[in-house]
Amino acid sequence: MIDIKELRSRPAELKELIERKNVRVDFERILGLDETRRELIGETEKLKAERNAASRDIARLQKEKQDASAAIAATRETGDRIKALDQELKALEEEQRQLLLAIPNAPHPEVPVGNDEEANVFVREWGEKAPAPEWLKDHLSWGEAEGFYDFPRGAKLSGSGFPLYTGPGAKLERALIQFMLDLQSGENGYTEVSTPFLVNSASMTGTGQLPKMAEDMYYCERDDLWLIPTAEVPITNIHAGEVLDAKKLPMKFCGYSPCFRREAGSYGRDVRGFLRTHQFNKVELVKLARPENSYEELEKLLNDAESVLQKLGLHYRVLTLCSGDTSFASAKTYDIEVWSPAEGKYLECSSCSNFEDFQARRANIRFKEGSGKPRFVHTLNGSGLATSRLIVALVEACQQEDGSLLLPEVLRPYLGTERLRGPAA
RNA sequence: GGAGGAAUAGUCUAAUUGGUAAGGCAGCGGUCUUGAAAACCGCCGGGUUAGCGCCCUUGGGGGUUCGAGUCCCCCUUCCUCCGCCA
Repeated sequence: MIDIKELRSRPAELKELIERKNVRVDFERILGLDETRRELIGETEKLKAERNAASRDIARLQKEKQDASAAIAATRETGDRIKALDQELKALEEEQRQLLLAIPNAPHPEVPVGNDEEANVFVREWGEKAPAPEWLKDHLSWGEAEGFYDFPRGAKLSGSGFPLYTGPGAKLERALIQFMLDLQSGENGYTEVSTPFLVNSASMTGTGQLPKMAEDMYYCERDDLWLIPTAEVPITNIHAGEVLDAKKLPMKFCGYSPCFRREAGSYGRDVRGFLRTHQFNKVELVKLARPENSYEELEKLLNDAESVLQKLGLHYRVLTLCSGDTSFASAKTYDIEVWSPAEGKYLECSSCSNFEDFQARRANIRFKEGSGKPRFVHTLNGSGLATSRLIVALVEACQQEDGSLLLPEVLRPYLGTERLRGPAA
């Protein structure tokens, strides 16, 4: 959520920044409401001061056994006026809050300006593209032939976009999740958490999925709960409403969760295999950081996400997203894209973002240092990583001519073998 | 699902038949000191204001009242017990 005070003090500057995200924002209504709001506050507070003083007088009169009925009658009227004004004020504040909740975060001033992914900026790459010999099969035809996954039966259970992993495929995915959790909670120093996968509306609003993304999420009406589209939501909200000790910052969490996305409106795009699904598995990284060094923490978070691909020996590149491609709540985002030899292109497998205080203000996550007033933390997160697109790259890069997978060293302890074959072989 | 109890600021803990939130601890700044401790002073939820100040804040929302932490209703969470259950 944008700070109303900031909005009041430099509206033109903020409008220009936010509109770099390729959206139009209108601050006039909100600033008008704010002015009325502050006028109303002045009025009601004056009346309340009157009422408080009158009440004290009444108490004093009654203590002295004097008649206070005239004062009581007069104050009753003041009370009625306060009630009416308070109701007006409350409605106005709610309207202002709804408008504020719908405004995206401003991108960092140094984020490259652009409309779409064409304007994203190359940062660096690691490793080399795996070869794509004639016999190489893409992840879909190879995996279904080898019995690693079964999309038709997944569709039978739930519908298209719900993958079913089978046999060695299920084991491979489990191994990847465990390897990533061990890496992040081990040498990378994150505290591992296992969270609820259904959350309430307050949590969804805290991280910015609500109100704007309601159509993209699964909702259980009966219990008023949402299926999480990413573990970012429960993990970031762990300390919602709290005031944290500055000494504990940065706090670093990692956690696995399935992710549920309706992907409304994206039918027909990247629908093959694992490229875009309604359910996928992901290990997420979240940090709560001090505002002063949140951008240093973003670089470290990015390195931690990259370390997964490095240890797996998979070629990837890092991009800075341009303003138009940066998501609603983010101020700056890096994407990590892993190379798919059979597709012959890069696949997004991680987004690492700094949300600055945008989520912290919504979720009310603050920290206090010394005698200072509580301030909002900066929140960051990144995938570390999503398994679906990782598996695409992995099975293509590690595929041998005989159809087996020659596993990266780091995965062998988890699978108890260096070579994985499907039951079909 | 049923019965009972509880929720006060970072934390702990008070507040008369309803009278306008008192303290302790932790933390931070200052005085003093070679340095530290102790002691003493100040700060330590939010809104509004240039500031003084004023207003709000006792889990959330309503109600009664001149006035609600306190009385009434609804909700949430936690604890105890009963029932059901992997």
